Amino acid sequence: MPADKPLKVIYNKLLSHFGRQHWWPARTPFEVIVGAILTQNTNWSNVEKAINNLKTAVNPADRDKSIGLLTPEKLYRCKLSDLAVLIKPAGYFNIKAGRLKNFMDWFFENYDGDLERLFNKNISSLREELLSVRGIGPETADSIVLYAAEKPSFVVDAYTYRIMFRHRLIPEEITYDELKAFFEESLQSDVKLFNEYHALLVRLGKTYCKKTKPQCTICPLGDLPHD
DNA sequence: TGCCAGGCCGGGT
DNA sequence: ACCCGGCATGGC
Repeated sequence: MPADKPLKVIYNKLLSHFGRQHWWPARTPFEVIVGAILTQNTNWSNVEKAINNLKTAVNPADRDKSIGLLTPEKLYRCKLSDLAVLIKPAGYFNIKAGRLKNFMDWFFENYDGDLERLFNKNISSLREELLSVRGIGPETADSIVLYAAEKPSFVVDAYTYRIMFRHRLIPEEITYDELKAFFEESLQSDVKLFNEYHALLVRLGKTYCKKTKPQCTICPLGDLPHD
């Protein structure tokens, strides 16, 4: 019997140490998309405040004055400047308001604001199309594909890179696509697995593998090589 | 208090 | 093809 691959071993350790993470922390696929853009280089607790603002806001441009902007139609009709104020707690609010608008414009122009239509594509063309939107890079695209469309695209982020590098499992100069391929070639292509694995890496990173704290003696992966 | 957080873009080499 | 500055708030 061949031993399990290192990435599978790590997954099992993380899962038994932390338990299931129940990602993505959102109620609807559309909310996942908005959150994915808002959380770029930003603490999730700040994103929650911004999401909450969007949930409880009323769009002045709407005639019905109903509560909440977290539907495609509502967000699409929201002015850029109103959006920027609402998402302020998430940081980079001018940039991110523009990115949300870019996505919404593209989404309505090409898919009439219909998520079913957008997600009714094969995984690679969905990813490519998302990447063509200004403000959606590889991590955001993969997050949308995995957590909103629920297709098996492994999400790489700063924690993934840092954890893998510190355990000497990857070279320092590896690219996003190479690291993504490393995971996808080592694991079964399974939405639930990719979902849980990325969430667990983020959990590990937040807990034990922050940028300034190179030494980690109590990491649950401690028996692996470690700098 | 300064540093960090679930990136990405655009301009300069 | 890289490299780097800019973008910004809230928490520890």
